[in-house]
Amino acid sequence: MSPRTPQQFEGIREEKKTHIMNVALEHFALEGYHNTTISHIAKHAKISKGLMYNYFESKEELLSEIISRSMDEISQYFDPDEDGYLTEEEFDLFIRKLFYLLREKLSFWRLFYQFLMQKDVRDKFLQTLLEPDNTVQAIYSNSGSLFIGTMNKILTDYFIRKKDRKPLDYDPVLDLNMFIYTIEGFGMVTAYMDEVDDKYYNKTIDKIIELYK
Amino acid sequence: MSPRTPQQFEGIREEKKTHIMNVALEHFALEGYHNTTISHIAKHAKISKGLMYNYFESKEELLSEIISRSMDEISQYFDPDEDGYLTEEEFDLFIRKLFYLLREKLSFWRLFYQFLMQKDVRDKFLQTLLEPDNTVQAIYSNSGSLFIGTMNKILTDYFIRKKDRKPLDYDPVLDLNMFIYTIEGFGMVTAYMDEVDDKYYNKTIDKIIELYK
Amino acid sequence: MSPRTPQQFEGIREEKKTHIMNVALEHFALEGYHNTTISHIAKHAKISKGLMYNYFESKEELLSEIISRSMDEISQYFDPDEDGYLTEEEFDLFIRKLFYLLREKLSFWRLFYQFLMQKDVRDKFLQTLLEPDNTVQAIYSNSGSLFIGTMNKILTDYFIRKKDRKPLDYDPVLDLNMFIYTIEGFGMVTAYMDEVDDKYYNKTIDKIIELYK
Amino acid sequence: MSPRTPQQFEGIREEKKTHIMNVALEHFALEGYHNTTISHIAKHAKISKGLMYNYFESKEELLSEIISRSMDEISQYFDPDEDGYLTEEEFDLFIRKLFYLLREKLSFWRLFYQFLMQKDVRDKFLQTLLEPDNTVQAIYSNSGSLFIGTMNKILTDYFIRKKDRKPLDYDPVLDLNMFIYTIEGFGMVTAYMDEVDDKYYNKTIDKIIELYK
DNA sequence: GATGAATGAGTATTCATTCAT
DNA sequence: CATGAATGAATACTCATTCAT
Repeated sequence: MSPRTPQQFEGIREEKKTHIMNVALEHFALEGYHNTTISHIAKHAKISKGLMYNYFESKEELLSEIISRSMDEISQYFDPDEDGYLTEEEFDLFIRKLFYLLREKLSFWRLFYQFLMQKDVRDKFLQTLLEPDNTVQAIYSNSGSLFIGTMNKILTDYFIRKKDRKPLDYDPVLDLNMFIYTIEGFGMVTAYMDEVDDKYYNKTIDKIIELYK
Repeated sequence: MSPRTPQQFEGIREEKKTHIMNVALEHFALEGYHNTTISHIAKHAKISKGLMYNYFESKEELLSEIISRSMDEISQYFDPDEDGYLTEEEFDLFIRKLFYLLREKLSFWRLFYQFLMQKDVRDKFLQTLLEPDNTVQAIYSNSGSLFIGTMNKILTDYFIRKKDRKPLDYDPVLDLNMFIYTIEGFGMVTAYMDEVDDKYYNKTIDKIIELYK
Repeated sequence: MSPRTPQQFEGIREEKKTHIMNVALEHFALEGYHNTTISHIAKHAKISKGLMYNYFESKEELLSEIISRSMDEISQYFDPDEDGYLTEEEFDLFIRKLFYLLREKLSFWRLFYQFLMQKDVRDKFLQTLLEPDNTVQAIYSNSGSLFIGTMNKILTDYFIRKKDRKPLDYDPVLDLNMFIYTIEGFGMVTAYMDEVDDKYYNKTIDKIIELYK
Repeated sequence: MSPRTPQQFEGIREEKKTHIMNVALEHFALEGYHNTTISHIAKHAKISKGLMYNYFESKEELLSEIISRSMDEISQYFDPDEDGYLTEEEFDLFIRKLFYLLREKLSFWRLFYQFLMQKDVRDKFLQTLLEPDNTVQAIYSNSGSLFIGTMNKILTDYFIRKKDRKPLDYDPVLDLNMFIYTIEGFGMVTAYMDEVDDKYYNKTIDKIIELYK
């Protein structure tokens, strides 16, 4: 029985961390951050309370890591070599990716919406996201919406460029806002539905694209 | 000075209850239900902790009463003699009333959105709303959206009737959903904005009416 | 049964605080600050753990209050109208008072010596003592000795003035230091003795006075 | 390269133990016994937590060994062939050795003073010192002072013999006590000074010798 | 009605120690 | 011999709720 190599330790650590984070996310999402106790998470992750603190410095840090890891995953999903210019086809794809991710990472979005509505968690979140060494360039807009990286700017540019295809009285800011309201509302409602009807889900996506392309 | 009648006592009591509820709502909305302690509310309402329990059986009941009272106020604001038939002008008015109320009762909406995102409070809420003796006829839809009284049906009817004015392929359910997503998103974003630009607020309302009338 | 007056409440509070502080001091002194748990103190004070936090914000604050209250008592014991000039008779009295207090407030001195030897508590202590609004003007010398108020200066002056009564090669700083070492050593040893022999205690005091008058 | 002999293994083991003990002592002295965690020591000694328990059965045992080893070193420093008779020159040397050791083994003295003031550690200490198989013959006097081996008796004898050179009313017990108080106070103050002024340090030693020779 | 003292169950966190490899 | 993952008992602190006056 030779001792474990550093690589093995690293493997165990990473695996267990991920496991804990998954369990924690599930519970945070369903029962709320405050209602989910460390004991509860530990029990469901089938580890001891103490071990939680081997992996995460605090409950807050656990939250932070869940969020930043999720954000990283999401941002990687979108083209990282983005040239900042969104064509109509890319806009179409962007929306589809967005709502694919919504269902793929449902728990995260639930947590995300939860945090958007609760000042205290929101502040922690913000702090994490705005840390300079965070690879996820995040802008947390005044309206409470979060745009990852240059997403905000790219979309704004897209809507401004739409002006060329639209009548003179077209207001790109209004249109952008309407777009944001729609996807936020759709996202929120979907995130909290117990079951999603595939047909209507896709139909809605098509409709949003049709309306805001 | 004649001694106070029982009615006067009842009046004083009601006034105090209202005062406490207003203070509590303000804090629940800003700091979150869990972060707001009974002591904190008592202090800000300038009464003792113990007295809180003279007026409300528990923290939960305080929340319940805040919610049901707010719901009552809101439902009263909409035509109680509603015949169940929404004309285009009435739809227009409905939207305007809705978003007037959003700003008028901002704290309530913040609390409402908060609760929508958190299962535990959500359950309490639901319970309150579904109590049979509750004057507020509330339906809490599977999608996580709340429709007061017959609002749900009235709107559904309205969108179905729109079909007459629309092309054959018009899908009233999709349109209703899109409408709901938009107002939920707009409501949510607005509720959490620090400052609202009047001009754009009204422009958005006009746009929503234009889109979904 | 009329409700308690604010004065009554204040009375209860003050009495209980004092009671708790006395119990806590006793245990801190005997078992050490770290080894004495809040539960332990609560149990011996015959109150609930929670109530501790009605009176003291934290364990640290409890320590702080014990120390500052004790320091206040001690400083009051020494002439507050001190003119800063110590005659030989006053020096005599000063020493006697000091060692009277040592036995009178034995637990405090034990705690005090304990803190002097432990960096972490020492830092808390320092912080408390150096707060500007603290009525006890305390100087915490580099040597780890604490002199209350102007005590330090007064003693220094006294020893410098002694030069007049002494040979040319008299070194007042050396003498002052020797004096301090002696009283610190005597204090420490006495503080930790289980029983003190009155005769020798007084004989030692006389000797110290004789040596350093 | 021939395989290592058992003696070599033992040598390596001893070396590592010493290393750990040195690191631990440093941290115990500075941060206090309770505040210094096993993890902390392990990290600074650049070994794993688990390995600590290969060398020392427990944290307490680590402390015990540190203390007894230090005591051994100190007792070895003083003449082991002591005939129990202290001449004036030897007394002079004894004092000088003592205060040389104070600075040489500063960390130990800090720990020592710490322990003297804290009942729980003190008890462990006592236990260690009084274990019958302990080579260090230690007497832990009621007054809280520790005298190693026959030191106590030798000094007592020395002071009693001083009576011959002193007036009739000379009280050797009082003198011995004063001597102890002075060296304890001097030791304590010095142990906790951030920087020691060599000139005054030596001057103080000379003075103590002059006073108590 | 009114007060704030009092309670106790609950919560995050720490840390010496053990264990599998 | 060596590692760090794993455990669990302990600890400071919080807060809704009750109670004596």
